[in-house]
Amino acid sequence: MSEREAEQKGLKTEHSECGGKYIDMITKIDDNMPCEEEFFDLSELFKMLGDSTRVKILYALSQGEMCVCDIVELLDVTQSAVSHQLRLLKQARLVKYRRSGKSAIYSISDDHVYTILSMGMEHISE
Amino acid sequence: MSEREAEQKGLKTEHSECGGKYIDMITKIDDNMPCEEEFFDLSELFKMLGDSTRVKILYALSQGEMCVCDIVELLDVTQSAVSHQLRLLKQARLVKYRRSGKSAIYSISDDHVYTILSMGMEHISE
DNA sequence: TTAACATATGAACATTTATTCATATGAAAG
DNA sequence: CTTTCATATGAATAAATGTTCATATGTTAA
Repeated sequence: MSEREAEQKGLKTEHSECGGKYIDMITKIDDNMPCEEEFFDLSELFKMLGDSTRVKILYALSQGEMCVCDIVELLDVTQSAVSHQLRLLKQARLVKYRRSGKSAIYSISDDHVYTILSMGMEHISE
Repeated sequence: MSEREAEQKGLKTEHSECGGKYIDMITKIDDNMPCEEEFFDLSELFKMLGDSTRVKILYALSQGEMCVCDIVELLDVTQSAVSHQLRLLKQARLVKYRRSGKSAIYSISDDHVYTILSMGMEHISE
């Protein structure tokens, strides 16, 4: 019986045979794999940094808190676009804000964000 | 002449007046802003980490080099999907590979990737 | 050289995403 | 209370993205 026939009958072994050398390692890694949710959260985090408008906003805020119109002026992006992106960043808890009179003052919500940004910048400058 | 009229005649000042307090800071930040290209590259980098399939692949590889079929087995993702994503990761120079017989062995291309991943995981576990 | 394995790739499709435009909300000043 | 400023938001649109399916390429063994 050929492989193809076996497959059609549902008898084919579940994975390839090439693993051999690594099979123990794979099993071990599998046991320690973070769960689906952790990977989801992790990718959501990076997704927030994966847009140049948002990364610019975060960079700007990493220099100090500022209001929306400052960001707009600094980045040459529409007020609406900035506001939409700030909402996403806020939802992701990467920035926080407070009101001050007519203005909304935004700031980075914790130091990790800055660290990750820096790592990224270090990486690309090579 | 009202603001609206001024705007219609193209005479409106270019930015809002709220800055006052921050205007010096903004000017200073503006002078030191990374250029457009840096932000682009930075966001491209994070974009690569901003997908759970890719993040899983990178996590797996951070444990050691492995071939495509190992990744497929470990992650429960289609071989095709893994291959497509590996191509993107390769293009972004986040992974490298070598051939060994029928297999293609992939590995993380440099330590920064692992560091950034770790920072991310640290951030989300709070 | 044929068959099987391991990986890669193109096209199609559905989904997500970012921006724009128009407008709404909210706060302060006149 | 009406106007102006600062910000937020909904709907629409266009673009980017990830997966699937089918198939191609390349490698080894029979």
